[in-house]
Amino acid sequence: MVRVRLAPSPTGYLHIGSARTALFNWLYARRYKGKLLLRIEDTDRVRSEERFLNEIITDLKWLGIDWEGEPIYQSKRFDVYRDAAEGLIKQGRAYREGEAYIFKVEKARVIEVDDMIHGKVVFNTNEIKDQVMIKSDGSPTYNFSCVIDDAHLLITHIIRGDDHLSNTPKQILFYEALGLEAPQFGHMPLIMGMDGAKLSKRHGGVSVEEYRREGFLPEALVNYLLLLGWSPGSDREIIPIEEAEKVFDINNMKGVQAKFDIAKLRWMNGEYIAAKPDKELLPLIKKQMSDAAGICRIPDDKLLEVVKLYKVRMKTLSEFVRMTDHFFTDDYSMEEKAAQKYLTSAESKNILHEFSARLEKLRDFSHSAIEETCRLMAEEKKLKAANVIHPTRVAISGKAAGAGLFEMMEVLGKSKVLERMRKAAA
RNA sequence: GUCCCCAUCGUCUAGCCCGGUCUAGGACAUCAGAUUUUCAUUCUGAUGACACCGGUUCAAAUCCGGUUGGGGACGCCA
Repeated sequence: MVRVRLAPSPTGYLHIGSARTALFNWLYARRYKGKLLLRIEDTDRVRSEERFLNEIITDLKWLGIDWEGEPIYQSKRFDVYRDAAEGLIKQGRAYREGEAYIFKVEKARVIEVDDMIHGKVVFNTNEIKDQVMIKSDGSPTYNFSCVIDDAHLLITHIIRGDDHLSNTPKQILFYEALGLEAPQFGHMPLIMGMDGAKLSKRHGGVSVEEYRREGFLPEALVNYLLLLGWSPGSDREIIPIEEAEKVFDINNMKGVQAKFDIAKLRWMNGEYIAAKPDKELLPLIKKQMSDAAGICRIPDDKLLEVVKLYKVRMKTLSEFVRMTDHFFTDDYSMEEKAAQKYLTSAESKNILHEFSARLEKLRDFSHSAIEETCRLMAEEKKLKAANVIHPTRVAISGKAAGAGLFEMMEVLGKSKVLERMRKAAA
Protein backbone atom coordinates (compact mmCIF):
# COMPACT_ATOMS: atom_id res chain seq x y z
CA MET A 1 0.00 0.00 0.00
CA VAL A 2 1.35 3.34 -1.07
CA ARG A 3 1.72 5.93 1.67
CA VAL A 4 3.07 9.34 0.79
CA ARG A 5 3.19 12.56 2.73
CA LEU A 6 3.23 16.31 2.61
CA ALA A 7 5.65 17.93 5.00
CA PRO A 8 5.23 21.68 4.98
CA SER A 9 7.06 23.92 7.35
CA PRO A 10 4.84 26.75 8.63
CA THR A 11 7.50 29.40 8.30
CA GLY A 12 5.99 31.12 5.28
CA TYR A 13 3.21 30.96 2.74
CA LEU A 14 2.70 27.96 0.48
CA HIS A 15 5.28 28.31 -2.24
CA ILE A 16 4.31 27.49 -5.78
CA GLY A 17 7.02 24.80 -5.79
CA SER A 18 5.66 23.23 -2.63
CA ALA A 19 2.24 23.28 -4.21
CA ARG A 20 3.60 21.31 -7.13
CA THR A 21 5.25 18.81 -4.79
CA ALA A 22 1.96 18.48 -2.95
CA LEU A 23 0.12 17.98 -6.21
CA PHE A 24 2.37 15.18 -7.40
CA ASN A 25 2.22 13.42 -4.04
CA TRP A 26 -1.55 13.68 -4.09
CA LEU A 27 -1.62 12.36 -7.62
CA TYR A 28 0.66 9.49 -6.73
CA ALA A 29 -1.54 8.51 -3.81
CA ARG A 30 -4.64 8.71 -5.99
CA ARG A 31 -3.14 6.78 -8.84
CA TYR A 32 -2.11 3.87 -6.65
CA LYS A 33 -5.04 4.10 -4.27
CA GLY A 34 -2.73 4.93 -1.42
CA LYS A 35 -2.88 7.43 1.39
CA LEU A 36 -1.54 10.96 1.60
CA LEU A 37 -0.61 12.14 5.07
CA LEU A 38 0.18 15.58 6.40
CA ARG A 39 3.05 16.32 8.71
CA ILE A 40 3.80 19.77 10.01
CA GLU A 41 7.52 20.39 10.31
CA ASP A 42 7.37 23.00 13.01
CA THR A 43 10.57 22.23 14.86
CA ASP A 44 11.75 25.78 14.45
CA ARG A 45 9.61 27.34 17.15
CA VAL A 46 10.79 30.83 16.45
CA ARG A 47 9.99 30.95 12.77
CA SER A 48 6.91 28.74 12.81
CA GLU A 49 3.68 30.69 13.00
CA GLU A 50 0.10 29.62 13.24
CA ARG A 51 -1.04 32.10 10.60
CA PHE A 52 1.32 30.47 8.10
CA LEU A 53 -0.03 27.04 8.96
CA ASN A 54 -3.60 28.21 8.45
CA GLU A 55 -2.66 29.82 5.18
CA ILE A 56 -0.92 26.68 3.93
CA ILE A 57 -3.89 24.51 4.80
CA THR A 58 -6.27 26.97 3.16
CA ASP A 59 -4.17 27.00 0.00
CA LEU A 60 -3.87 23.22 -0.18
CA LYS A 61 -7.61 22.84 0.19
CA TRP A 62 -8.18 25.54 -2.38
CA LEU A 63 -6.06 23.57 -4.81
CA GLY A 64 -8.19 20.53 -4.15
CA ILE A 65 -5.51 18.61 -2.31
CA ASP A 66 -6.81 16.58 0.59
CA TRP A 67 -5.15 14.20 3.00
CA GLU A 68 -5.90 11.40 5.37
CA GLY A 69 -6.64 12.11 9.01
CA GLU A 70 -5.21 14.73 11.32
CA PRO A 71 -1.80 16.24 10.70
CA ILE A 72 1.02 15.26 13.00
CA TYR A 73 3.17 17.97 14.50
CA GLN A 74 6.88 17.50 14.95
CA SER A 75 6.89 20.01 17.77
CA LYS A 76 4.97 17.46 19.83
CA ARG A 77 7.43 14.65 19.24
CA PHE A 78 10.68 15.99 20.64
CA ASP A 79 10.83 13.14 23.18
CA VAL A 80 10.69 10.57 20.41
CA TYR A 81 13.62 12.15 18.61
CA ARG A 82 15.64 12.46 21.75
CA ASP A 83 15.04 8.83 22.70
CA ALA A 84 16.18 7.71 19.28
CA ALA A 85 19.30 9.83 19.56
CA GLU A 86 20.03 8.42 23.03
CA GLY A 87 19.72 4.95 21.58
CA LEU A 88 22.35 5.71 18.97
CA ILE A 89 24.66 7.04 21.66
CA LYS A 90 24.27 3.83 23.65
CA GLN A 91 25.21 1.88 20.54
CA GLY A 92 28.28 4.02 20.14
CA ARG A 93 27.11 5.39 16.82
CA ALA A 94 26.79 8.91 18.07
CA TYR A 95 28.33 11.23 20.57
CA ARG A 96 27.46 14.34 22.49
CA GLU A 97 28.94 17.74 22.16
CA GLY A 98 27.57 19.88 24.92
CA GLU A 99 23.80 19.52 24.74
CA ALA A 100 23.86 18.41 21.13
CA TYR A 101 23.66 14.83 19.87
CA ILE A 102 25.83 14.10 16.89
CA PHE A 103 25.82 11.10 14.60
CA LYS A 104 29.12 9.60 13.51
CA VAL A 105 29.28 9.20 9.77
CA GLU A 106 31.26 6.19 8.66
CA LYS A 107 33.84 7.22 6.08
CA ALA A 108 34.44 5.89 2.57
CA ARG A 109 31.11 4.24 2.13
CA VAL A 110 29.16 4.33 -1.06
CA ILE A 111 25.47 5.08 -0.75
CA GLU A 112 23.29 4.32 -3.71
CA VAL A 113 19.91 5.93 -4.15
CA ASP A 114 17.59 4.38 -6.67
CA ASP A 115 15.64 7.51 -7.44
CA MET A 116 12.25 7.17 -9.13
CA ILE A 117 12.95 10.15 -11.32
CA HIS A 118 16.72 10.30 -11.72
CA GLY A 119 17.56 6.63 -11.64
CA LYS A 120 20.64 5.51 -9.76
CA VAL A 121 22.51 8.27 -7.94
CA VAL A 122 25.70 7.47 -6.09
CA PHE A 123 27.20 9.31 -3.13
CA ASN A 124 30.31 8.76 -1.09
CA THR A 125 30.15 9.33 2.66
CA ASN A 126 33.50 11.09 2.52
CA GLU A 127 31.48 14.07 1.37
CA ILE A 128 29.31 13.93 4.45
CA LYS A 129 30.23 15.39 7.78
CA ASP A 130 29.05 14.03 11.11
CA GLN A 131 25.39 14.94 11.42
CA VAL A 132 23.71 16.78 14.23
CA MET A 133 20.57 14.96 15.32
CA ILE A 134 19.49 17.01 18.31
CA LYS A 135 20.55 20.61 18.54
CA SER A 136 21.76 22.28 21.70
CA ASP A 137 18.30 23.76 22.24
CA GLY A 138 16.76 20.29 22.29
CA SER A 139 15.07 20.47 18.91
CA PRO A 140 15.82 17.84 16.27
CA THR A 141 17.46 18.60 12.95
CA TYR A 142 15.46 18.26 9.77
CA ASN A 143 17.15 15.13 8.45
CA PHE A 144 16.78 13.29 11.72
CA SER A 145 13.18 14.07 12.55
CA CYS A 146 12.25 13.52 8.93
CA VAL A 147 13.56 9.95 8.97
CA ILE A 148 11.99 9.08 12.28
CA ASP A 149 8.62 10.45 11.29
CA ASP A 150 8.57 8.99 7.81
CA ALA A 151 9.30 5.60 9.35
CA HIS A 152 6.69 6.19 12.05
CA LEU A 153 4.08 7.07 9.43
CA LEU A 154 5.07 4.02 7.35
CA ILE A 155 5.79 6.21 4.35
CA THR A 156 6.60 4.13 1.28
CA HIS A 157 7.51 6.83 -1.22
CA ILE A 158 9.01 10.24 -0.67
CA ILE A 159 8.42 12.61 -3.53
CA ARG A 160 10.05 15.96 -2.96
CA GLY A 161 12.16 18.66 -4.56
CA ASP A 162 15.62 18.20 -5.96
CA ASP A 163 17.00 20.38 -3.21
CA HIS A 164 16.65 17.32 -0.99
CA LEU A 165 18.61 14.98 -3.22
CA SER A 166 21.81 15.59 -1.33
CA ASN A 167 20.00 15.08 1.97
CA THR A 168 19.02 11.61 0.89
CA PRO A 169 22.30 9.79 1.64
CA LYS A 170 22.33 11.40 5.09
CA GLN A 171 18.83 10.16 5.70
CA ILE A 172 19.65 6.70 4.42
CA LEU A 173 22.45 6.57 6.95
CA PHE A 174 19.90 7.31 9.68
CA TYR A 175 17.52 4.65 8.43
CA GLU A 176 20.34 2.12 8.57
CA ALA A 177 21.55 3.12 12.00
CA LEU A 178 18.03 3.06 13.41
CA GLY A 179 17.35 -0.32 11.84
CA LEU A 180 14.55 1.09 9.71
CA GLU A 181 13.71 0.35 6.13
CA ALA A 182 14.21 3.28 3.79
CA PRO A 183 11.36 4.22 1.47
CA GLN A 184 11.67 4.89 -2.24
CA PHE A 185 12.72 8.38 -3.20
CA GLY A 186 11.74 10.55 -6.13
CA HIS A 187 13.26 13.98 -6.56
CA MET A 188 11.56 16.49 -8.77
CA PRO A 189 13.53 19.30 -10.37
CA LEU A 190 12.86 22.76 -9.05
CA ILE A 191 10.78 25.44 -10.70
CA MET A 192 12.71 28.49 -11.79
CA GLY A 193 11.76 31.96 -12.93
CA MET A 194 11.76 32.86 -16.62
CA ASP A 195 15.31 34.15 -16.38
CA GLY A 196 16.52 30.87 -14.92
CA ALA A 197 17.01 32.31 -11.47
CA LYS A 198 15.19 31.25 -8.38
CA LEU A 199 11.48 31.98 -8.58
CA SER A 200 10.74 35.31 -6.93
CA LYS A 201 8.16 38.04 -6.73
CA ARG A 202 9.29 39.71 -9.90
CA HIS A 203 8.41 36.58 -11.88
CA GLY A 204 4.77 37.06 -11.00
CA GLY A 205 4.54 35.63 -7.52
CA VAL A 206 5.95 32.82 -5.42
CA SER A 207 3.04 31.95 -3.21
CA VAL A 208 -0.17 30.22 -4.13
CA GLU A 209 -2.04 32.89 -2.24
CA GLU A 210 -0.86 35.56 -4.68
CA TYR A 211 -2.26 33.63 -7.61
CA ARG A 212 -5.53 33.06 -5.85
CA ARG A 213 -5.83 36.74 -5.12
CA GLU A 214 -5.01 37.61 -8.73
CA GLY A 215 -7.98 35.55 -9.83
CA PHE A 216 -6.46 32.35 -11.08
CA LEU A 217 -8.69 29.31 -10.87
CA PRO A 218 -7.27 26.44 -8.81
CA GLU A 219 -8.00 23.96 -11.57
CA ALA A 220 -5.99 26.07 -14.03
CA LEU A 221 -3.05 26.44 -11.67
CA VAL A 222 -3.11 22.71 -10.98
CA ASN A 223 -3.24 21.90 -14.68
CA TYR A 224 -0.37 24.24 -15.38
CA LEU A 225 1.74 22.84 -12.55
CA LEU A 226 0.96 19.34 -13.73
CA LEU A 227 2.54 20.07 -17.08
CA LEU A 228 5.68 21.46 -15.51
CA GLY A 229 7.90 18.43 -15.56
CA TRP A 230 5.29 15.90 -16.48
CA SER A 231 3.51 15.15 -19.70
CA PRO A 232 0.94 12.55 -20.60
CA GLY A 233 3.10 11.59 -23.56
CA SER A 234 0.62 13.10 -25.98
CA ASP A 235 -0.24 16.58 -27.20
CA ARG A 236 -2.92 17.17 -24.59
CA GLU A 237 -2.63 20.41 -22.69
CA ILE A 238 -5.95 20.83 -20.93
CA ILE A 239 -6.02 17.93 -18.53
CA PRO A 240 -8.50 18.14 -15.66
CA ILE A 241 -7.25 16.68 -12.42
CA GLU A 242 -9.82 13.87 -12.46
CA GLU A 243 -8.26 12.70 -15.66
CA ALA A 244 -4.70 13.21 -14.51
CA GLU A 245 -5.21 10.96 -11.53
CA LYS A 246 -6.09 8.14 -13.87
CA VAL A 247 -3.14 8.48 -16.21
CA PHE A 248 -0.44 9.89 -13.97
CA ASP A 249 2.81 7.99 -14.11
CA ILE A 250 5.86 9.16 -12.23
CA ASN A 251 8.04 7.51 -14.85
CA ASN A 252 6.94 10.21 -17.26
CA MET A 253 8.45 12.86 -15.06
CA LYS A 254 11.41 14.69 -16.44
CA GLY A 255 14.53 15.33 -14.45
CA VAL A 256 14.82 18.80 -15.90
CA GLN A 257 14.14 22.04 -14.11
CA ALA A 258 11.36 24.06 -15.67
CA LYS A 259 10.78 27.78 -15.93
CA PHE A 260 7.53 29.17 -14.67
CA ASP A 261 5.85 30.89 -17.62
CA ILE A 262 3.07 33.15 -16.41
CA ALA A 263 1.92 33.82 -19.98
CA LYS A 264 1.01 30.19 -20.46
CA LEU A 265 -0.65 30.04 -17.06
CA ARG A 266 -2.75 33.05 -18.06
CA TRP A 267 -3.77 31.39 -21.29
CA MET A 268 -4.73 28.25 -19.45
CA ASN A 269 -6.66 30.20 -16.84
CA GLY A 270 -8.59 31.90 -19.63
CA GLU A 271 -9.48 28.51 -21.05
CA TYR A 272 -10.79 27.31 -17.69
CA ILE A 273 -12.74 30.51 -17.11
CA ALA A 274 -14.36 30.35 -20.52
CA ALA A 275 -15.32 26.72 -19.97
CA LYS A 276 -16.75 27.28 -16.51
CA PRO A 277 -20.55 27.43 -16.21
CA ASP A 278 -21.83 30.96 -15.53
CA LYS A 279 -23.45 29.88 -12.31
CA GLU A 280 -20.13 28.68 -10.93
CA LEU A 281 -18.30 31.73 -12.14
CA LEU A 282 -20.68 34.20 -10.58
CA PRO A 283 -19.75 33.72 -6.92
CA LEU A 284 -16.07 33.86 -7.79
CA ILE A 285 -16.54 37.13 -9.63
CA LYS A 286 -18.57 38.52 -6.75
CA LYS A 287 -15.78 37.66 -4.38
CA GLN A 288 -13.31 39.38 -6.65
CA MET A 289 -15.55 42.46 -6.93
CA SER A 290 -15.98 42.79 -3.21
CA ASP A 291 -12.26 42.26 -2.62
CA ALA A 292 -11.63 45.19 -4.96
CA ALA A 293 -14.40 47.52 -3.84
CA GLY A 294 -14.99 46.45 -0.26
CA ILE A 295 -18.49 45.30 -1.01
CA CYS A 296 -20.37 44.09 -4.06
CA ARG A 297 -23.85 45.58 -4.36
CA ILE A 298 -24.53 44.52 -7.87
CA PRO A 299 -27.59 42.31 -8.30
CA ASP A 300 -26.82 38.79 -9.51
CA ASP A 301 -28.80 39.00 -12.73
CA LYS A 302 -27.07 42.19 -13.81
CA LEU A 303 -23.65 40.80 -12.96
CA LEU A 304 -24.43 37.60 -14.76
CA GLU A 305 -25.18 39.45 -18.00
CA VAL A 306 -21.84 41.17 -17.86
CA VAL A 307 -20.03 37.97 -16.94
CA LYS A 308 -21.49 36.30 -20.01
CA LEU A 309 -20.14 39.08 -22.18
CA TYR A 310 -16.65 38.95 -20.72
CA LYS A 311 -15.93 35.38 -19.75
CA VAL A 312 -14.20 34.60 -23.02
CA ARG A 313 -11.94 37.60 -22.83
CA MET A 314 -10.61 37.67 -19.31
CA LYS A 315 -7.50 35.77 -18.43
CA THR A 316 -7.87 36.26 -14.71
CA LEU A 317 -10.82 37.06 -12.50
CA SER A 318 -9.24 40.30 -11.33
CA GLU A 319 -9.12 41.52 -14.93
CA PHE A 320 -12.88 41.39 -14.99
CA VAL A 321 -13.07 44.13 -12.39
CA ARG A 322 -10.89 46.44 -14.45
CA MET A 323 -12.54 45.63 -17.76
CA THR A 324 -16.11 46.17 -16.66
CA ASP A 325 -16.11 49.13 -14.31
CA HIS A 326 -18.29 51.14 -16.74
CA PHE A 327 -21.19 48.76 -16.19
CA PHE A 328 -21.30 49.38 -12.49
CA THR A 329 -20.30 52.96 -11.91
CA ASP A 330 -20.38 56.30 -13.66
CA ASP A 331 -16.96 56.95 -12.28
CA TYR A 332 -15.30 54.53 -14.69
CA SER A 333 -11.76 54.89 -15.98
CA MET A 334 -11.22 56.63 -19.31
CA GLU A 335 -8.36 55.61 -21.60
CA GLU A 336 -6.64 58.84 -22.56
CA LYS A 337 -5.48 57.75 -25.98
CA ALA A 338 -8.82 56.35 -26.97
CA ALA A 339 -10.65 59.46 -25.83
CA GLN A 340 -8.20 61.63 -27.69
CA LYS A 341 -8.66 59.68 -30.88
CA TYR A 342 -12.40 59.12 -30.92
CA LEU A 343 -14.05 61.80 -28.86
CA THR A 344 -12.35 65.09 -29.64
CA SER A 345 -13.16 65.79 -33.27
CA ALA A 346 -16.26 67.70 -34.30
CA GLU A 347 -17.09 64.83 -36.61
CA SER A 348 -17.14 62.33 -33.77
CA LYS A 349 -19.34 64.61 -31.73
CA ASN A 350 -21.75 64.94 -34.64
CA ILE A 351 -21.90 61.21 -35.08
CA LEU A 352 -22.55 60.66 -31.38
CA HIS A 353 -25.24 63.31 -31.46
CA GLU A 354 -26.98 61.79 -34.47
CA PHE A 355 -26.68 58.21 -33.22
CA SER A 356 -28.03 59.05 -29.79
CA ALA A 357 -30.96 60.89 -31.35
CA ARG A 358 -31.84 57.82 -33.40
CA LEU A 359 -31.40 55.49 -30.44
CA GLU A 360 -33.72 57.60 -28.35
CA LYS A 361 -36.59 56.68 -30.61
CA LEU A 362 -36.01 52.96 -30.09
CA ARG A 363 -38.57 51.28 -27.93
CA ASP A 364 -36.88 47.91 -28.18
CA PHE A 365 -33.36 48.51 -26.87
CA SER A 366 -32.07 45.08 -27.85
CA HIS A 367 -28.65 44.55 -29.35
CA SER A 368 -30.14 43.59 -32.69
CA ALA A 369 -32.29 46.72 -32.83
CA ILE A 370 -29.34 48.88 -31.85
CA GLU A 371 -27.19 47.25 -34.47
CA GLU A 372 -29.84 47.79 -37.12
CA THR A 373 -30.07 51.45 -36.18
CA CYS A 374 -26.32 51.80 -36.33
CA ARG A 375 -26.01 50.17 -39.75
CA LEU A 376 -28.87 52.12 -41.19
CA MET A 377 -27.42 55.38 -40.01
CA ALA A 378 -23.98 54.51 -41.38
CA GLU A 379 -25.55 53.70 -44.75
CA GLU A 380 -27.61 56.90 -44.90
CA LYS A 381 -24.72 59.08 -43.83
CA LYS A 382 -22.30 57.28 -46.13
CA LEU A 383 -20.12 56.32 -43.17
CA LYS A 384 -18.41 53.12 -42.29
CA ALA A 385 -20.10 51.41 -39.36
CA ALA A 386 -16.73 51.48 -37.63
CA ASN A 387 -16.90 55.29 -37.65
CA VAL A 388 -19.98 55.06 -35.50
CA ILE A 389 -18.89 52.11 -33.44
CA HIS A 390 -15.54 53.45 -32.23
CA PRO A 391 -16.66 56.78 -30.80
CA THR A 392 -19.70 55.19 -29.25
CA ARG A 393 -17.65 52.51 -27.58
CA VAL A 394 -15.28 54.99 -26.04
CA ALA A 395 -18.12 57.30 -25.04
CA ILE A 396 -20.04 54.68 -23.12
CA SER A 397 -17.18 52.58 -21.73
CA GLY A 398 -14.10 54.77 -21.70
CA LYS A 399 -12.25 51.94 -23.40
CA ALA A 400 -11.09 51.11 -26.90
CA ALA A 401 -11.65 47.40 -26.34
CA GLY A 402 -14.34 45.37 -24.69
CA ALA A 403 -17.27 43.15 -25.43
CA GLY A 404 -19.32 43.49 -28.61
CA LEU A 405 -20.58 47.06 -28.67
CA PHE A 406 -24.26 46.33 -29.24
CA GLU A 407 -24.44 43.67 -26.57
CA MET A 408 -22.68 46.02 -24.25
CA MET A 409 -25.21 48.78 -24.96
CA GLU A 410 -28.12 46.49 -24.36
CA VAL A 411 -26.80 45.42 -20.99
CA LEU A 412 -25.93 48.97 -20.01
CA GLY A 413 -29.47 50.11 -20.78
CA LYS A 414 -30.94 52.91 -22.82
CA SER A 415 -30.80 55.72 -20.31
CA LYS A 416 -27.16 55.19 -19.35
CA VAL A 417 -26.14 54.86 -22.97
CA LEU A 418 -27.90 58.06 -24.01
CA GLU A 419 -26.63 59.96 -21.02
CA ARG A 420 -23.03 59.07 -21.74
CA MET A 421 -23.27 59.64 -25.47
CA ARG A 422 -24.76 63.09 -24.97
CA LYS A 423 -22.14 63.99 -22.46
CA ALA A 424 -19.42 62.99 -24.91
CA ALA A 425 -21.11 64.80 -27.80
CA ALA A 426 -21.39 68.05 -25.90
C1' G B 1 35.92 25.11 -4.13
C1' U B 2 33.84 19.91 -3.45
C1' C B 3 29.75 16.64 -4.42
C1' C B 4 25.12 15.87 -6.99
C1' C B 5 21.27 16.82 -10.80
C1' C B 6 20.22 18.55 -15.74
C1' A B 7 20.74 20.08 -21.23
C1' U B 8 15.15 19.51 -28.02
C1' C B 9 12.06 26.12 -30.76
C1' G B 10 12.05 32.47 -26.38
C1' U B 11 8.89 29.09 -22.73
C1' C B 12 6.42 24.15 -21.46
C1' U B 13 7.15 19.74 -23.94
C1' A B 14 6.65 14.88 -27.64
C1' G B 15 10.46 11.82 -29.46
C1' C B 16 15.43 9.41 -26.18
C1' C B 17 14.80 3.72 -22.26
C1' C B 18 14.06 -0.39 -27.31
C1' G B 19 19.44 4.07 -32.75
C1' G B 20 16.76 4.34 -39.05
C1' U B 21 9.49 5.99 -39.68
C1' C B 22 12.54 13.21 -37.31
C1' U B 23 13.86 17.53 -43.96
C1' A B 24 12.22 16.83 -35.22
C1' G B 25 5.53 17.00 -33.72
C1' G B 26 2.20 19.92 -30.29
C1' A B 27 1.03 24.05 -26.90
C1' C B 28 2.07 29.20 -24.98
C1' A B 29 4.24 33.66 -26.71
C1' U B 30 5.45 36.55 -31.21
C1' C B 31 4.34 38.04 -36.34
C1' A B 32 1.05 37.91 -40.78
C1' G B 33 -3.72 36.92 -43.11
C1' A B 34 -9.15 35.62 -42.79
C1' U B 35 -13.64 36.32 -39.88
C1' U B 36 -15.86 39.73 -36.20
C1' U B 37 -17.42 46.36 -40.97
C1' U B 38 -14.52 47.43 -33.09
C1' C B 39 -11.12 44.71 -29.19
C1' A B 40 -11.29 39.68 -27.75
C1' U B 41 -12.75 34.85 -29.42
C1' U B 42 -12.27 31.57 -33.72
C1' C B 43 -9.63 29.94 -38.15
C1' U B 44 -5.23 29.75 -41.45
C1' G B 45 -0.14 30.46 -42.02
C1' A B 46 4.87 32.04 -40.66
C1' U B 47 9.20 32.57 -37.55
C1' G B 48 11.66 29.25 -34.33
C1' A B 49 15.32 23.91 -31.33
C1' C B 50 18.27 18.51 -30.98
C1' A B 51 24.39 23.41 -26.46
C1' C B 52 29.47 22.06 -28.23
C1' C B 53 33.42 18.48 -29.34
C1' G B 54 34.79 13.56 -29.93
C1' G B 55 33.61 8.22 -29.97
C1' U B 56 30.55 3.72 -31.21
C1' U B 57 27.62 2.44 -35.71
C1' C B 58 26.05 1.33 -42.42
C1' A B 59 23.00 4.95 -39.55
C1' A B 60 22.65 9.16 -33.42
C1' A B 61 18.14 14.11 -31.02
C1' U B 62 18.31 9.00 -29.46
C1' C B 63 24.15 5.01 -26.90
C1' C B 64 29.28 6.43 -24.54
C1' G B 65 33.06 10.12 -23.00
C1' G B 66 34.53 15.07 -22.43
C1' U B 67 33.68 20.46 -22.61
C1' U B 68 30.55 24.39 -21.77
C1' G B 69 26.26 26.22 -19.60
C1' G B 70 22.26 26.17 -15.89
C1' G B 71 20.56 24.47 -11.13
C1' G B 72 20.94 22.22 -6.26
C1' A B 73 23.55 20.78 -1.80
C1' C B 74 27.64 21.33 1.42
C1' G B 75 23.55 24.94 8.51
C1' C B 76 22.91 23.12 15.81
C1' C B 77 17.20 26.18 8.36
C1' A B 78 13.60 23.13 6.72
